[in-house]
Amino acid sequence: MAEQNVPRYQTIHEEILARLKQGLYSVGTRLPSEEALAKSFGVSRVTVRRSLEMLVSAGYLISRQGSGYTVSTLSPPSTTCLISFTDAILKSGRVPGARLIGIDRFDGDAPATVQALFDEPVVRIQRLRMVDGQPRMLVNTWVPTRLVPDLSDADFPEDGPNQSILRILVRRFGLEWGSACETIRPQLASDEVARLLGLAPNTPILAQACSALDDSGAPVFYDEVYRDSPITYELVGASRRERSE
Amino acid sequence: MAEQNVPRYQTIHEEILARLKQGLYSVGTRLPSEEALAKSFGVSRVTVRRSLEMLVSAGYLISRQGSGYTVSTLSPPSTTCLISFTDAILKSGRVPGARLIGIDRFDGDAPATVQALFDEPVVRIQRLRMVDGQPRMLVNTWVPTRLVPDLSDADFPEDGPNQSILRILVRRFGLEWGSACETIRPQLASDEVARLLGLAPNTPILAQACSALDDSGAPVFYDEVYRDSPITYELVGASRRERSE
DNA sequence: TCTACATATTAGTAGATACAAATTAGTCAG
DNA sequence: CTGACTAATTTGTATCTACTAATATGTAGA
Repeated sequence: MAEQNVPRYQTIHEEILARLKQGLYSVGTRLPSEEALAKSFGVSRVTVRRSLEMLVSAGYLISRQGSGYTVSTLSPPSTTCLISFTDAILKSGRVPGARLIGIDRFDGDAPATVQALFDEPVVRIQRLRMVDGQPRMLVNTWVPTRLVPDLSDADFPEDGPNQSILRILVRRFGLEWGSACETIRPQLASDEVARLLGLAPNTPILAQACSALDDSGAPVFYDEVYRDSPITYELVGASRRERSE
Repeated sequence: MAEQNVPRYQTIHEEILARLKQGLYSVGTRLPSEEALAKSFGVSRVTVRRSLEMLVSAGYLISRQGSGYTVSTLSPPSTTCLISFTDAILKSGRVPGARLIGIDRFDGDAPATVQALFDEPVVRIQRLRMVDGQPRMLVNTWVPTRLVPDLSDADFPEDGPNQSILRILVRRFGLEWGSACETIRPQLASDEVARLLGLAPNTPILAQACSALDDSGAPVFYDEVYRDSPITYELVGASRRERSE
């Protein structure tokens, strides 16, 4: 059976996005008109329009009245701060890597902040993210053992497109989170962090902490990142936010 | 004349938002149904629905099929990082303040990074942002002199709701920006910054730099923030982004 | 009183339609 | 060939309609 009740605007949205990523409509060119797309998909203009609006608000397309939809970019700026390290590095044309340092299980003996958040057995995945072979940041990810029953070293490839731990947790274990809270603190590199990142002791670094919760408010994962390099965000101003405030 | 061509869904959106802020519909309660709202506004259900969708995607409302729209919060998490310091502090129930240190004009003799960005005479507004009377961060804002012809000390109140420099620049001088790029770096407090913020020399701090551009790509302002305190973001995950990817 | 069922309410999806507004393309005069 | 006007194209706004799906409510039976 597996009857899926996915709305049509959703499938059409995904189809157009897939075409964009495939390069069927290249950057700067115009898409077929709403009318033509609606006809080709066999739906009304309203429905295809909804799909296009999603792509506009996601930043892929730009619509101009009387003119049409033009492809803006294939990698729109992320509006969240949970942007994937892998994506960001790939986008900048460099080679991302990940060295797994270790997977450790804790049962009540995790650091206080982590223990207070989860209050159940947790796994710590400790990885060193690399750029062009150089260590760039230390990432500690904490997840309840319950959610990742048979986690192993094999789940964390050292290279390739599937290094993102968020992607791994989502795809492999079906983890889902509804909201998250991220903080960025300044601090001095500890001896261990300095050694792993190849820095002088007491170098000022950024410590990012991110705790993600599911829709019921239960914690799903906790992420610590220690890095020497700056964090960069691209933001969009009034033009893009027009419809949301 | 001043004939305004504002779409109805926009005015209705604003009206409902105003009602929310006024407390007409309080948090946790249900709004009138789409049908009822449509009737009261004298528009179709589709139109009022569009307004409600905007409020849902902005985080004010939560919709449940068969149930209705409930008021989620009056201060939804910002999706951009350009959140106003004033707003954030007010939201946490503390009292924000701002001490103007000085307004200085530069004509070709600004620091290299600033000069490279603007390549024209600029003004530096140097302010100390306070929380409950304690200095919390040092903010240097650089704007082309051309855009703020008659800037003076009087434009920067020490307290009250209009401290936000972004708001001042927008309201008073009509500044607009289309996109921005923000970076966060770790560094050690210089003697001057340490003195102004009341920190020990060489304390690790965060240095935020934000450059904002208008739609044509010309720089509008450049902002430097030095702070000891962490930066916090609230993020929303898949549930909210459902319609944008 | 409590449960199970039927009914009403309410949002979600989708279509057809009409007109407005902006842009583009085409045409014609000079 | 150029410029001005016209027509066609294309998106933006808005209405009415119909049906589906989830939720809430009310009612009858145990």
